[in-house]
Amino acid sequence: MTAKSNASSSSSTRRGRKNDPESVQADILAVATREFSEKGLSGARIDEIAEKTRASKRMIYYYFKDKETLYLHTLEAAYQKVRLQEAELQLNHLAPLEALSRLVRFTFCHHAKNPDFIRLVMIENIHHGRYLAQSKLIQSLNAGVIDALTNVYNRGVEDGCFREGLDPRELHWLISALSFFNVSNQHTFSRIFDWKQTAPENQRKLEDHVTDMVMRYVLPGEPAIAEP
Amino acid sequence: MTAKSNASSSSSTRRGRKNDPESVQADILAVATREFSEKGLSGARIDEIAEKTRASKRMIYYYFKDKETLYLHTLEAAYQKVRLQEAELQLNHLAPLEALSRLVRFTFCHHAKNPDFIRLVMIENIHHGRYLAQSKLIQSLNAGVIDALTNVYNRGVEDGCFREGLDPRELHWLISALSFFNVSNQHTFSRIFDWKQTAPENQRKLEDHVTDMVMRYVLPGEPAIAEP
DNA sequence: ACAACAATGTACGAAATGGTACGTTCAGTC
DNA sequence: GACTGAACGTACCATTTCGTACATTGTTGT
Repeated sequence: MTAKSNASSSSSTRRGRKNDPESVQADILAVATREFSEKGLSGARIDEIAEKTRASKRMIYYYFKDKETLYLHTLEAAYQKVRLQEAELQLNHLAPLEALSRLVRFTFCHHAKNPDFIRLVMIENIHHGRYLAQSKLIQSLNAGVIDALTNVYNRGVEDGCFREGLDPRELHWLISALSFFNVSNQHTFSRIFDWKQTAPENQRKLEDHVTDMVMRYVLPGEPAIAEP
Repeated sequence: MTAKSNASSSSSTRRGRKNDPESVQADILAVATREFSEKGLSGARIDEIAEKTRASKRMIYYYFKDKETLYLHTLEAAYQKVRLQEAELQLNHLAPLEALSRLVRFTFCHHAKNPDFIRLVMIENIHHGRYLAQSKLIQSLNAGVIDALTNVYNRGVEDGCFREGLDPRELHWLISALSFFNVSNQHTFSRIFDWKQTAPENQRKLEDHVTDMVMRYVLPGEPAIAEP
């Protein structure tokens, strides 16, 4: 928002210069991401962010108006990074079964490797998604995810390897839920049930189970609902 | 911890009295629950809790030593309330299939009806489960949950209606994940995918899908994992 | 009735914290 | 080389916020 950047000179040209606004902004954003994801919007301290930055507190307010605006920028940057990685997945040339299982495994692993992102989303939910709602950027970034999944699912239904009648959005919901919870609740779950959930072997097991669960869900077969 | 209660007189006896420590404590705890679950540990303000209470700020520090201690007490109270409700579920006299689906539906609905609890657990996870780890009470409360599920699962395996080789803890993990995510991420998910997730009809659908998904997972049949 | 202790109200202190005023340096332009 | 606006540093202000000191009232045992 307030971030003004002279597009005339790239960061590589900046070598040897004293002023390097772009890298200062990037630095602030990186530190802010760690701080906000670790302590939340109200828990993070601008002074502490400033200390851990090459820049000074003055610069934070110079480039990012507010504490809240800074937080919004970190949220946007985090989503952007995720969607960039997702875009690298080429599912179209894979058979539906394999494409889906690959998508599930990718999502599971990606979330596991990016706890900062997960925590920011948790924090944003604590704030009722108030800041996300202000961001046109994030809204636009996420359309593609459902499209890709819809494509895979429709191909699978045509092939007869997936059952009909599922909503791709709900399918995405299921995949997200399992992958997200694995990171978001690891602390309470591990402690309560005395289970080293983050141990590599258990993570592998969970990844298999989650993939298995999603596959079992989309495979053809009778529903097994026992009415309440 | 600092909560001193004269067990000599019950709250019903307190009618007409000016001093009513037990109800004051309960009131503080109720307000604190709302505040902490809404704004988190660092976001909640002791002054604001005090204002919304019948009591004064002085009383908060009198009965609950700290802000952190107060938070821990609300967390404990929240878990206690949940486990009490869970204990009312009598699954032993039901057939395994029905018992499991009932447990899933109960968990899903319970979480949906108690967002305060979910948010407190989210917040606690943001704090790496640091406070939960201090509480002997919460640790002891949660043993029973797995026991009940283990019982149902083992009966199902004997009957042949469940497949073998599943870990009840992991099964509980799956049920929790889906039910928890439904509440914890409703804001970001709804906004990003423009989907009224909390609408009653969609909640009914999700409840069915979640139940269906769990049942499909435990039902006998070949695994469907496509190796990565 | 009267200690003794529990329960509560009021006002205040000290530190933390978000944000800004003001001044200085850097870098491109004429 | 002077000028201009962007980039940056330092010191500071105003408020918020946790926590406490001190005084007061209620309650119970003897």
